[in-house]
Amino acid sequence: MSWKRRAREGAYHHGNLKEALIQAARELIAEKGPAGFTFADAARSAGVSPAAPYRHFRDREALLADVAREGYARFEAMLSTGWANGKPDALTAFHNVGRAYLAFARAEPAYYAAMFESGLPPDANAELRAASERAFAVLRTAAEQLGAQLPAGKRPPALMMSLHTWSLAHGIASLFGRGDGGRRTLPMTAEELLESAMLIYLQGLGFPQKS
Amino acid sequence: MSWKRRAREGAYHHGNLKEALIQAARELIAEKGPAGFTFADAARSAGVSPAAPYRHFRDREALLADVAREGYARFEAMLSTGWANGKPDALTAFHNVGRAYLAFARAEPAYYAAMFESGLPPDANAELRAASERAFAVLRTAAEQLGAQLPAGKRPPALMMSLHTWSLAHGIASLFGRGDGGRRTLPMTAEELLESAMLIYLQGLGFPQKS
DNA sequence: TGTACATCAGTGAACGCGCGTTCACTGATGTAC
DNA sequence: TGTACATCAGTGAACGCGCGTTCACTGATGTAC
Repeated sequence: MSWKRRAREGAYHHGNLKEALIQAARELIAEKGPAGFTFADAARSAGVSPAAPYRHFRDREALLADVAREGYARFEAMLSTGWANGKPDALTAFHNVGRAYLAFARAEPAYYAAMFESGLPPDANAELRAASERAFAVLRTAAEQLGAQLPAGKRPPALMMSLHTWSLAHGIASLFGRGDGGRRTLPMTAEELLESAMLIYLQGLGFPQKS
Repeated sequence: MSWKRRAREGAYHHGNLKEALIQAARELIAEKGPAGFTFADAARSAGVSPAAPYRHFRDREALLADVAREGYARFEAMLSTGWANGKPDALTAFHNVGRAYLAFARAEPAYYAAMFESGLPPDANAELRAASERAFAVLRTAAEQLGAQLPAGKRPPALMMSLHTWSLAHGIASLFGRGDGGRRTLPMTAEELLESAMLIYLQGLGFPQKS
């Protein structure tokens, strides 16, 4: 029994248990929400004894923090791809960042929940905070470069502009755009809602509307 | 012992245990988050045996749903007060609705969490959904009356405008404006952030800026 | 290249704990007459 | 007004369960010589 399982699964030493536990936690969060997974659950999913996770994580919260940290890294990558260095033009790219934001929340509800809705303190550890700030920096850079297109006197503070955009996208994602079906319904898509809000907001800042 | 305690607390029959359990749950949520309270906890806080809550709630989720329902009712009242029937003028009153939104999230983080961050399905029961819709209706009415001040051709759909505002306020509240200290810090207040975003948004819609 | 040893990663059994839930019960309240 | 009875709301003991955590252990891997 036991040796057979081990032979099948490869080894007494798992090899990459830490990452396997993070992925197990992510899947459990996707199924049952961030409150609905336990340390023992994650061990079970990874096919390992309930004591094994203690070799890699101090406790449940430390594991959750690593899930969130990985989520921020992927989030950053997704926003960066959306921004695409401001191509083809800053205005289009800025809208693409918004779309990427919603796409992430929809495609990765478990990461999103770990990042924003798990009750985890945002500065649970330095790495988590840093990962979160790197993701936000993408949005901020985008706002900076888009803002630079306005004449100097009418240029909004990039920090403010990026916080507005982040809040709006987060609000829409968490109210209407979740991928796990647990949210309110709408007479339009979350993407349309964000797009229209951003158009109005950018017009308010003085950007000319696309034809 | 036992008779003494009963004498002190008044009676074998609690009188209003249902409401007492809802308040106990609210306090526990405030302390430990929506995931961190149990059915047994609530009973203990209310000074009653662990079996007692079953007389009033099917399970933990039913209790949570009632907390959220009561939260929506208070939320509605707070938004209504902010709107104040559009006094002194629709634009000012609309901004006041935004302020009321943030004030609620700050003053009642436990209700807010039960309503929006507890993982409770928004249509867990008909009463919950109705309470939520009544609260949203305040925002929608406000958007309608404010929109009516624009010339007919430039009038935005009130539903869209209220969804934009709701999303923005919710995003700011849940990222920066929570009363329980578990949120990100900012170089400005949540209120200033919302105010500035709304000003830009409304300008984008064609409203004249206040002097 | 081989051997001895240290270190590392996971085991499995055990524990105490609190939770959710059920149950027959009992004290308090309301009502019919 | 008083009495009998039905109903209601809460009791308290009990249960099975799974969780978090500890512990001495053991199998696998890496390294010094």
